[in-house]
Amino acid sequence: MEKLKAVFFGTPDFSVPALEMLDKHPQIDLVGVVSMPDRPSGRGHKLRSPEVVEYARSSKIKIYQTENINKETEWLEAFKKEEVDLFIVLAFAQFLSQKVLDIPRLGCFNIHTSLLPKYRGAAPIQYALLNGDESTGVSIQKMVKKMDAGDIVWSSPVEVSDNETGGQLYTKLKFQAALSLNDFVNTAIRDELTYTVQDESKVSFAPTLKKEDGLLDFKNSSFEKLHNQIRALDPWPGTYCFLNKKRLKVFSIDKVENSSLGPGKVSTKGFLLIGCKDSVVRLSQVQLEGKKRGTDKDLLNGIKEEVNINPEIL
RNA sequence: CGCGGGAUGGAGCAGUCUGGUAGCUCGUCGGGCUCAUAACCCGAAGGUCGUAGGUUCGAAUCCUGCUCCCGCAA
Repeated sequence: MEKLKAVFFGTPDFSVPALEMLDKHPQIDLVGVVSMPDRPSGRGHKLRSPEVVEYARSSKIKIYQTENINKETEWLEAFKKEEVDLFIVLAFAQFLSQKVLDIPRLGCFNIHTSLLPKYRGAAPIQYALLNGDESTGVSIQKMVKKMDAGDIVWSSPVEVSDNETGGQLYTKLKFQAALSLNDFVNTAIRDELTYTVQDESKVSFAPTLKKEDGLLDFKNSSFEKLHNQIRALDPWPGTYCFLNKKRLKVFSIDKVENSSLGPGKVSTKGFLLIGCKDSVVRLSQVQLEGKKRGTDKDLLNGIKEEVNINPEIL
């Protein structure tokens, strides 16, 4: 059976299992990997390669790193000459121009971590959790110029549990993405792909999250909203409030039944309790800036002055 | 050389500026009170103050090197 020639586009660790699957697939001829350039990152700003590049390096796959693939005409010409069949795009973080989309024989396919047309955009995993969805999934779409709007060629649902965090769901979908890609590739090899047009009336969006999306507004939020916000944004971008002008990360909260603190009111007797819109929450797992993560009890043990939460909001 | 915080009994912290062998809030263990308790009272155990070296009569504290942890930013 003929092999399919593919180029993989991706950057972070999320893309690695899918890349590895392609790399090891007996009927895929992986021509190269396209990724973002090395960047100074982490504490100390040391130069780091994207995880995808690390993998490609250790597996001796040809690496292309660029800030903007649309401008790399030489590489694109080479792909065209090689008659590449597929571009596989997963968490690449760049838009592809129509010129690029037209290069591979079968087209460009993007793996997206939601059940399209729901949650088009950069943060589908977090949005599923923010909205308290009980399921989400992986979709593979044939890319068009409009973001995440192409025909769906593969989709696979994934269950979401009540207390699942963004990090946990991320990991789950990371591997589900690789499995889905495998199924998709096998279907493509048999030339049995089917294309389903997205229902535009059901489209929703999951725009990129910002740091500020992690600010907890206890006073005006319900317990459920806070809970979903905290688990969805864990570990990135993380949720926080301010304790005496210092940033306090919040990792988990519990609902407190036998308390009648008003919205925004704080109690520090044994536990760190804050009144929210419809109940009272205990900030059970927290981390003060510069300190280690711990329980609210640990935090309060070391604090002697009065505790104020979110002074600029209350 | 991106900016900054930190390392002190099991946990979270104070003490470091103004050197003189260590304190707070908890936890643990024992006892007491109580119908009972995460509450209260009494008592006890537990610390080479991250590491190496230096200054000093004397260093958790001052000086130098090193390791590790963390927040911001990216």
